[in-house]
Amino acid sequence: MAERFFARVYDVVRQIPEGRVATYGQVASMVGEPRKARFVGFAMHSSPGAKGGVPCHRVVFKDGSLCAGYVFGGPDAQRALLEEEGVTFLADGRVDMGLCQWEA
DNA sequence: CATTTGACTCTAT
DNA sequence: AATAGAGCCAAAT
Repeated sequence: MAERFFARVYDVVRQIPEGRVATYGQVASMVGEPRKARFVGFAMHSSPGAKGGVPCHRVVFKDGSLCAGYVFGGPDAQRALLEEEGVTFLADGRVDMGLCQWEA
């Protein structure tokens, strides 16, 4: 299981409740490796997708912005999906971190 | 087996 | 305050 780190990331992301988001760095910190924030997102790319139990759209940047250009359909789809779950968005098109950032 | 790359984050200018 | 650059560490080639 060379990819145990990825599996661990998936497990954490899977625990993110609806209407709540987490940053890559936070998820990385949860798995015990805050330096591998980049791989958290990289793991998302290799993830089975929201259907596989990994709502990668709930994982955002530390600023609350999304990874536009690499998501399934685009930032608009991700924004709409998060908004559908009850996530509050700022006028800048970013997630309201102070209100919807996931707390373990 | 060595090199490259990458959904990030922080620090410095 | 905003922009630019470097650092991190594992997976893919």
